[in-house]
Amino acid sequence: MTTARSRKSGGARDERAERGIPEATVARLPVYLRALTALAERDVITASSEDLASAAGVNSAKLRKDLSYLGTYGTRGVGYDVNYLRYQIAREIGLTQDWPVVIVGIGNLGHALANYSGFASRGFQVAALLDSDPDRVGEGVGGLHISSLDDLDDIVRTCSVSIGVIATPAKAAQDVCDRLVTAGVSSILNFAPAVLSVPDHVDVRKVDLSIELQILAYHEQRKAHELAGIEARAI
Amino acid sequence: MTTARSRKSGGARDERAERGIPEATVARLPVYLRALTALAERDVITASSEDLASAAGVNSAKLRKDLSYLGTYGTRGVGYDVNYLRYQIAREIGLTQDWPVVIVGIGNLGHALANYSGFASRGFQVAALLDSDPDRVGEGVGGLHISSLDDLDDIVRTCSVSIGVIATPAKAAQDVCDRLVTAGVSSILNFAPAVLSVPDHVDVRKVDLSIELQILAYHEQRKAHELAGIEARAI
DNA sequence: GCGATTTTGTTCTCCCGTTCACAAACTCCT
DNA sequence: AGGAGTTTGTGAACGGGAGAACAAAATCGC
Repeated sequence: MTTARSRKSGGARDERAERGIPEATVARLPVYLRALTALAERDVITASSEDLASAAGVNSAKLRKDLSYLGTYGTRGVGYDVNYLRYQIAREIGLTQDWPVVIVGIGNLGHALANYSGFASRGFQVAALLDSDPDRVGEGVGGLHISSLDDLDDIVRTCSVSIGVIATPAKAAQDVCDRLVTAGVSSILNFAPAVLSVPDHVDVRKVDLSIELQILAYHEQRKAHELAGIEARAI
Repeated sequence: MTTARSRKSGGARDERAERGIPEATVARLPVYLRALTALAERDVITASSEDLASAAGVNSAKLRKDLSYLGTYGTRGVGYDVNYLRYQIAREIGLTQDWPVVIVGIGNLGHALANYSGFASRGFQVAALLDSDPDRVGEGVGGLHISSLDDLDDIVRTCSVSIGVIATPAKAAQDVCDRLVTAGVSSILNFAPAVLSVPDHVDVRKVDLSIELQILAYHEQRKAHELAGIEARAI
């Protein structure tokens, strides 16, 4: 079997991908991408939806439906060409280009993020590290040196940064957020435990470590209660 | 107005909280809790659903519905007693007790997590730091010293740990996960970019930094395309 | 005490996402 | 070439969550 293949529709473009992949699907595409990369590294040429689904930890029907939003990239009776699909998903997500990001707040977490190799390997490059503490400016972290928050505008303009990462304490988060937005950043990944308010055109995603633990604690507590209930009933 | 108040139903217990708060609601309770804590620190006694909702960044109808799953803790015409509601939510999530957690994989991220003060302040205490690298065992990080992965079983048993955090490279994640499960951990927070397979009784939540960035990149790309489309049409 | 006002708790409707199930499409073997 | 066997793509049914809207309940002013 060849890796190259011709697109089904001879028309100008596939209408399916035009405007609007469901949010839930978008959130899973990176997972599929990772699964495909793992398969490619093991020199797997073709994979069925069942194979891919189990590698990605989802149901195969869901995977097929997700992929159908992008276009018809599979072959019935065969499956999906790993490298071809990988490219199509990467293109859809926008990983055929490199995205410069700035990280604001170089504390423990910012440090870890600056050194995280997973960013670079997936098309994100750290354009700058920023901190408001003047004593820290100039310090070297992971091959970069820390810049002053005052240089934000210059950096964003010069490097065409559109994505910012906030790793500051909660109290500083909204202020930093405002400055990022003013500088022209339109996507923000927020690690600070704070609710950010932004204009409509700005996207915010939040990652909150302690919230995740609290959700686990809730379920853990329920397991314990349930067990106690069963035991009580058994007596 | 007094802070203390009597429960509405004189019966044995409120049936509402019995079994089953929607997952989406559970995920928001920690956010409400944080908003309430912030209000309490400013000595606010009472807050309406509107106040709380805006502090938590959600719609007030949604907040009221969420809270109604826990019980009827508000007072019509008045609002919610901040401290009382705070306690009720904390109890519901299971934060009236302390949860010991173990962190496995003390690299950049594990380091940051070990030093993160947000855990301790929300009822989670780090019981142990574990790493498979023998050269690292004994090293001190954030007031604790790193233990060997081989001590996992002892630690989990001795400290009654039910929550584990995985901050290892992807390749080690499944193995570490299996060891955690075998040792008796039944909730896992996974920072490694890998799909974990676990028995039914174990809960897993994943936090994936690069996936979050990829989702932002997708939307960022769409914004750019949309803009280009509008410009093209305008010509 | 009573009407006006405020704010909760809940019902109803709508929408998004998941899953099932099957026809269409492709390969392989004889 | 044709039938058997696979696997995709998708229509349809289903379930859960979001938001609007309103009745019930509490406070406040007179």
